[in-house]
Amino acid sequence: MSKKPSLKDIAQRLGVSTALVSYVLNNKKENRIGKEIATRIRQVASELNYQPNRMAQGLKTNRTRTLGLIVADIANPFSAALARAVEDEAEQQGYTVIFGSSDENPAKCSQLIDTLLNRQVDGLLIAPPAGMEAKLTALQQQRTPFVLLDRYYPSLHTSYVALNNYQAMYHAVEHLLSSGYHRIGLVTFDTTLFHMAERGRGYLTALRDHELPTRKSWLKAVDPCNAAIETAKAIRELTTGAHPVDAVVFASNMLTLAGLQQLIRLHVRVPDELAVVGFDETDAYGLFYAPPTYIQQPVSEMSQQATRILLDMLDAPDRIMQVNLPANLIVQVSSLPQSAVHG
Amino acid sequence: MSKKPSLKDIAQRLGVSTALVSYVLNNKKENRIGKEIATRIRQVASELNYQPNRMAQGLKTNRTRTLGLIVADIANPFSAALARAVEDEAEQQGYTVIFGSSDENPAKCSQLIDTLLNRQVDGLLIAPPAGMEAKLTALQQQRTPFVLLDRYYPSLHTSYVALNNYQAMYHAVEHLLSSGYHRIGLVTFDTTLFHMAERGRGYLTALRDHELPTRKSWLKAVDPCNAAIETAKAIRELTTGAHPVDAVVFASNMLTLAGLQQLIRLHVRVPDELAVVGFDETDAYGLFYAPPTYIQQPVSEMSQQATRILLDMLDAPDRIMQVNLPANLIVQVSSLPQSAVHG
DNA sequence: TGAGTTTGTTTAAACGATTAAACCATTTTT
DNA sequence: AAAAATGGTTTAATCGTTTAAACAAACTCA
Repeated sequence: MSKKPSLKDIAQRLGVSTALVSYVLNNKKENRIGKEIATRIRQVASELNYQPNRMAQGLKTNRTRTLGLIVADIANPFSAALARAVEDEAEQQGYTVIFGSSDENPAKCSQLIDTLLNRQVDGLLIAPPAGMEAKLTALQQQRTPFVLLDRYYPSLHTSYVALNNYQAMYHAVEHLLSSGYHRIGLVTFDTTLFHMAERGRGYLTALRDHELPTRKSWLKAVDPCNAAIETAKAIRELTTGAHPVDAVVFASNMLTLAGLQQLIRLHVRVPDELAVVGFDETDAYGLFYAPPTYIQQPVSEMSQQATRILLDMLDAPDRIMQVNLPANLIVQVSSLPQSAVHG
Repeated sequence: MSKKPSLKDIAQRLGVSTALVSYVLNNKKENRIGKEIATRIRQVASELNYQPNRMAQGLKTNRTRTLGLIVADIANPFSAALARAVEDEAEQQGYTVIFGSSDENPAKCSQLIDTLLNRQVDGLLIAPPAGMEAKLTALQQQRTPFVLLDRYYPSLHTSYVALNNYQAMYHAVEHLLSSGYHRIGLVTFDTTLFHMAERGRGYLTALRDHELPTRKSWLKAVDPCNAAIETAKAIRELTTGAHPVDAVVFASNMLTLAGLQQLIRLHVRVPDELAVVGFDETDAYGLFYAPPTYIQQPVSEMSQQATRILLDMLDAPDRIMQVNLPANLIVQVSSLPQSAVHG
């Protein structure tokens, strides 16, 4: 009916000043405030179901207890999982989250950052698209606390929490090698983003370390805007032609999904004709006839750590922290040892 | 480096009052303001990259241009898709979204509502869990604009946008019947939520309208907290025993996923031994060997309409609107006519 | 010419909180 | 008995914005 009660309402009802009410409800100057009036104030506050206006609070204190989160696309299960974990950790610390999807578009991302900052978020968690270096540097100069999540720029000295992508991919390739597959393809995105480059580097280095040839035609970088179609094409090329592969690794969940679908369409038997390693965890994998081996990111831990680091940075924006977490390789039947398959 | 520029900074630089700056930047009193000073103000504003402090604005105007969104779990692809569509529509209208996951827990949901309101959101979009009637009624009494999304309470006269769940399910069952399946099971959630009840009603009514018997043992209501395990059990029971079914419909995406996985585990051939109709759209379906027929919700349209209605309600909180959207049945091979399968 | 209108700008209060400083009684210390 | 410390509360400024009202100067018109 009536509007929300304010400090003033409580104060008036008791004939005291708003200052006193504020002190009581914030437990400040505890030792100096009358015990009796304090309990009466608290009582009226709960009677009226008083809830402080965070905007007003934020205006005065410059702390809104709100975090901004920018992911590539909240509808992508990986992004959604990140968001969920951020939400939980933030809530536990009394923070709320505002989010936005960048659609891998640096202009949209910059604009999103500004929007969130106008809303006076205390800090930002960002999974940045390519080409955000300048904006992030600017942020850093104005001492806005932020932590990069999942992706980061090696050229920038910023806080981040990400996977050790190089090691994750290296490990996956080694697993395939030790399972007897030697002609290994990689389907990745055509992007300058460092985390993808690292996955590529892990792939190439693993092959070289085992003194195996690396073929250009085995490394497919597909256009992120056209992932489904180009992945399908990549799979066709990898499995046919003069030098077909006997195994393929995918560098993201979208690519894995698109790739597996194409394998179904082409009736390529996994792992008999082609071994497969996917990226990220999704419910979808459970519906594939040969449950795929995949590189599992510690999503919750990533978000949790990033959120914690951000909260630390609110008090010390210059304390930058960089974390690379190890991946987990979940081995299933899509990469059974060749001996087992053909033996 | 320095803090963000305020109206005051612009005013000082030009030796005018903040009021004048405010009028210019908000295009108020246009006819009365000097053309020259106006352009100088605008120039300085863009030089300093002035961005209004939305908190302060909100404090004064009681409009933060921020919406609150509560879904069951942002990590669920259906919720994520809703969120994404809300985000896009809100952004287009100059609004930002704060979100939270209720985990189907009414206490958490109520608490979330309060948190969002303290953040002075202008209105709420809520996909409510069971047992929120009282809280929603209270919201309505304090004239807080909100729109229910995906779910609603028939007993409450509130705005909502949801699927026509009854019709969606009725249609799906009719499709199975016309494909020659007559012993149809339903796997749904054990909940009092109206939208689920409607799906159940659609199932039963369709069978009755075709003068087919309805067996209690063919209607499995699984515990949402234990969906994977209970769904597996339900499938086992439906496919074996004295009266096995020849088709099964799932009432949600989670149930469909769990159900299909179990069918793989049990080596039940779809559609040869069992026809299947799923609920909602997910990438996962593409990995199932027999792409499932499914009930497709118009997710984007739902979110879009709900957001628009909410924005309308900001100006007229009493204008309540109720929308039931039709579902789409996407027919694929999991429900091929029996004649085709066995013929 | 002087009253009334128009034009351009400022004043000042308000939104809902926080918080240093001031204030006035008591009580304690010297 | 005067000075100092303590206890309990209020005053008032402030955060960044909005906006009704006041104001001053210039213009209009009989």
